[in-house]
Amino acid sequence: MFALVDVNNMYVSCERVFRPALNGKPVVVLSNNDGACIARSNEAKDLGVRMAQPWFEVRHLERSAGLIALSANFELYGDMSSRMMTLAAEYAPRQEVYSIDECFLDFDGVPGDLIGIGRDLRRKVLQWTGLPTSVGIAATKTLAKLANHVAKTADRKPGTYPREFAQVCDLSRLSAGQLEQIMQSTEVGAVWGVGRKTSARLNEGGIRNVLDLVRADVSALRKQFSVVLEKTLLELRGTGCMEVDDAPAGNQQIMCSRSFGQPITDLAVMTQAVSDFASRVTEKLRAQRSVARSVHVFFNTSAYRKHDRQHAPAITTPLARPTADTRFVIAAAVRAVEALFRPEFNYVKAGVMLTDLQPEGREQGELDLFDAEPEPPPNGTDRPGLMTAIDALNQRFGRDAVTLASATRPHQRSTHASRQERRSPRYTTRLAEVARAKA
DNA sequence: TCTGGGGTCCTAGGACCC
DNA sequence: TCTGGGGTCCTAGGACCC
Repeated sequence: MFALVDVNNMYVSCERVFRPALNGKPVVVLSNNDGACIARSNEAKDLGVRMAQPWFEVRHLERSAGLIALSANFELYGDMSSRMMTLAAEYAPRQEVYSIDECFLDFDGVPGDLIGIGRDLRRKVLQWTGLPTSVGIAATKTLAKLANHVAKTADRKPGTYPREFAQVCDLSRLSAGQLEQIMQSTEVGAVWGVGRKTSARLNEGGIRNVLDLVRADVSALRKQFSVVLEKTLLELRGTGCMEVDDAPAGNQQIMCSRSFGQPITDLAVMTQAVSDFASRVTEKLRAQRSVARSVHVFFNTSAYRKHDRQHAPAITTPLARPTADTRFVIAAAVRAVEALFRPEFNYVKAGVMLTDLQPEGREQGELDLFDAEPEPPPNGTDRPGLMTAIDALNQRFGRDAVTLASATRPHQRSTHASRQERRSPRYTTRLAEVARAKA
């Protein structure tokens, strides 16, 4: 038996913990460049704000409806997430942290009343962190996802599902008839793994709700779609095809990319921006104790700027040997920029991706005859100790406490910085920004 | 004026092998 | 005129997730 625990409107809920005045108000959290809405309170959803909707399209609601917009504060959300995950983990032998705001629990071998456990978990997370969650329980992960959807929707929109399913919903305790009733009143697009394209195609074939899907022919579906949808169908029928993965391997690729506050047409500025991204992404690489063998650099113009000529170059550069040394990654990234950059275009976004990752510590065995090829190392060799020291200092004294001389000084970053005009304090991770209590 | 930033998995097709 | 068949590996692109 599985549970899916999911924070309601995660980013908005994190903000509300520290600013209770936001409760009951329409609130959105904006993406990195203050460009689009990436989280919405229920009240904002009721105003019609869509997921990923551009901010300028809904900005008028600030005046007309009291909509409040905040810049994303990922440092805060990440910290709140780990608190929530720690609490949730106590309730089951195995936990899979699936995203920043949700985790699967595997109740295998846990006796007793799972609804009671779910309610207790919910109460504790709310009391200890201030975050409201929904809990879905069922025999497979896909069904647990569905149960979570029911728990959330029953709470938010009375009348869609029976009120008793709100907040914590256990599909395994329902009769076949009750389950069919729920499946029938749920659109197929709400199923985990069925996205926009697939639901459109399913609808064309007459499959509109979850019950239609459950009753469809497996082999026909597999032929017309894929093994992915076949697995989804089996899971909806109660046949488990997925396990809880409580020790996921590190990522297979790591990326850092951003939109710019203003388009970049200057090689030096682009070089600075890409160097910064290279530095950040290599930090992430070290944090998961991996090394990379290739660096992928890309940048692009904006398809929304219809009068601009479009350009989206990208190049993957193999590194002479697997490394997590920022200096080598920056060197490769800078050469890529110099090879690709064309000043006649308005670039609005760039990124650096590290690929062909492997666990650190096996690098030596990878050398071969041709690796003598000179990767231009600023000081000759990898200096893992140097990088570890930099990471430790930044961890302790704050990001950018120590950077390479080639990196942008924080005061220069405005040349390519994202807009972030509405960010809240990082209450839980920066001593200078903790909440103040008024006398 | 202004349109997110990450990730995963699967499939199809080409290069290459014997 | 007729131009193998089976396998692997790699890459690009698409669909999905949050």
